[in-house]
Amino acid sequence: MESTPWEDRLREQGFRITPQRQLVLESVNQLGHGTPEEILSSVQKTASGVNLSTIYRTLEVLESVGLITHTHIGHGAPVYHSQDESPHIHLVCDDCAEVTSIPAAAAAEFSLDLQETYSFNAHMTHMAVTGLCKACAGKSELKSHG
Amino acid sequence: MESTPWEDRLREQGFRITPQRQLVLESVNQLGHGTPEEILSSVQKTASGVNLSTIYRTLEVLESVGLITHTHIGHGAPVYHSQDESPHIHLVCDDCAEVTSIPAAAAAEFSLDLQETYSFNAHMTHMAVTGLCKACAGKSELKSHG
DNA sequence: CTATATATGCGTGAAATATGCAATAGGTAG
DNA sequence: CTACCTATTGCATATTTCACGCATATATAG
Repeated sequence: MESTPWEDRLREQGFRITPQRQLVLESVNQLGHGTPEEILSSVQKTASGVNLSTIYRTLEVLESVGLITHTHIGHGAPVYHSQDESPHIHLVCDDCAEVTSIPAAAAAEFSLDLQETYSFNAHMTHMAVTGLCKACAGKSELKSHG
Repeated sequence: MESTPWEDRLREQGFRITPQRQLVLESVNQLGHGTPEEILSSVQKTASGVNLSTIYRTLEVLESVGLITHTHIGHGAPVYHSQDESPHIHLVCDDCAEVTSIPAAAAAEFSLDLQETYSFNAHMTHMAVTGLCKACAGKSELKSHG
């Protein structure tokens, strides 16, 4: 009987393997991004009894062992995502709230500059950049022309 | 009797000049950065009767007329800052939570790249970059050597 | 100084997250 | 496979952050 890598990851740190943890991790992987509420919904499709508190505690645990990470996007709702995916930066539209992911590599130079100039070791994966998406920038432009 | 620029700014949009608004604006300018709670404390040193609701509403008003802006840094606590200051980017340490401001110009190239490659009009002023500051990066390094 | 609409203070409410505790269930030794 | 020990869960509740309704106070025009 083989253990999966994620199970080992938890065990190494003295955590137990539970269905809740498995489901939460699967949901995060499947959703790509997800807020705690969204993850709850997803988990409850399979196991309706799972409690929101468990989601929060599980997300903490999974993050502490490095299986997932989270980003704060704007106001209130943290977004969790799989560590499997290639690191990415979130572009968040202030207007329509749409979130676009771009490869972390897009900020490689910026990151290097922060390191060299400010001795700051930026975590690009955690970064959310706010602004206006193409569609919404277009809308504002129309207004200002009117 | 001259009006100050901030008073005009409010009046232009049909807002009234009140001691609360003056105090909140002064606090923000003085604090550099401040969460609503911190701003409340600061304001209450002068006027202890001011209510937290007033702080929230006043911050909204001041932001709507462009006298201040806010950034979401990590979890829950938005940070308001003066618009007088030159636009800056916040570097937030994940470990010690220290916030460093750097000129927005540091991200000029990155910003341009986002525009050209992704048609995304980034608001650098709103941007918070998380990572490790020099001191905390040093600490982790020690640990990993130990 | 007066009229009046805007602002404030206060109590209340809602949303998101944390916590204490008893019950449940992994994991391990035998 | 069984029993035991402790991590984990579910539930109820507390906390934190922010929004809202309404009566009162106050800034501003005339």
